[in-house]
Amino acid sequence: MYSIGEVSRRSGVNIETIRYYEREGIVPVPGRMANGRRTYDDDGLAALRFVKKCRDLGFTMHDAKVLLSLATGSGRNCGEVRPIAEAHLAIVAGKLAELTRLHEALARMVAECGDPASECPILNVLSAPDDLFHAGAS
Amino acid sequence: MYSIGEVSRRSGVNIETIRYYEREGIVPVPGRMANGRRTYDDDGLAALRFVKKCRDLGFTMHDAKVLLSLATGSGRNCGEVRPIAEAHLAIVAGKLAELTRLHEALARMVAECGDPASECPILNVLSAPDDLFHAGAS
DNA sequence: ATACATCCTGTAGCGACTACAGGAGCAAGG
DNA sequence: CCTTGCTCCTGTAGTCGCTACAGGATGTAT
Repeated sequence: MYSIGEVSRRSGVNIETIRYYEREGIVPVPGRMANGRRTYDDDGLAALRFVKKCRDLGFTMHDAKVLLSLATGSGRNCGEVRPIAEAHLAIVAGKLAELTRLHEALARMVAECGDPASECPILNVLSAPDDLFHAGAS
Repeated sequence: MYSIGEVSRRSGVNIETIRYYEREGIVPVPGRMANGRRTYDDDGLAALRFVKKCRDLGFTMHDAKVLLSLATGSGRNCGEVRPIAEAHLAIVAGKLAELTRLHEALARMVAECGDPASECPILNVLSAPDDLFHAGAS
């Protein structure tokens, strides 16, 4: 049996966040000691670690909740897991593409901005009326 | 002179967001017509387009505010702009690296999750006690 | 006895919006 | 004249996923 501080250390989840997860019904409600303090067993700790991994992978809290219930349930098969993971992968792939474009655009702008005395090309791009990502300034 | 709806259409910034930017002091306060409605000139429109570009590039609202003031000011040189852009580029590069790792991990997991009847490898990875990104399940 | 760590509840704040509620003004059509 | 519908106004509350208190109770060590 662990205290909240103990599971926080062991799971890497902040104490306040653990209580927040409990309030939101993401992880099961732990037991209480005589003095009112929360007490966690190995399952409680495992649930927190599970949710942490989900969040590290970018799943929403809602997804984490569903995935945890699937993991805790009897089936543990891909049927319901895969669509959730695929949908999330699609979102991540989209964000990755967007961020890549953004990184390129920014890097190009910073590269052009050299002389600290002359009129800044970054401000010029930002002030220009045309599309950010297809404005080929050379 | 444009109405708020007009500048919203022309800048691509949501009406509610325009009012929010005004409240937060990101864009200059527009004039008002006799009936109390906001009225924007070309400079007001340009400011909104500028802020929109900043946001599209991932700059914070605070950065956008500073950059706008630098663009509107007399200098327009790289001296103050470059450090802001460089710092932001570094953040974006970091996020890009993180998201790339995440995408790889997710893609690997989804690829392994094939058979909809057998025990799901995704749940197994999430339930495992070891590191997410270095657990080479093959 | 005193200091300090840990825990408790409850509430408010972050960034960057977004979504109402509840109302006013104005034009066009019947 | 009246209704319908559009745009606009202010003000407040909700979103997501935490994080940071305030203000207090309890536990442990010296």
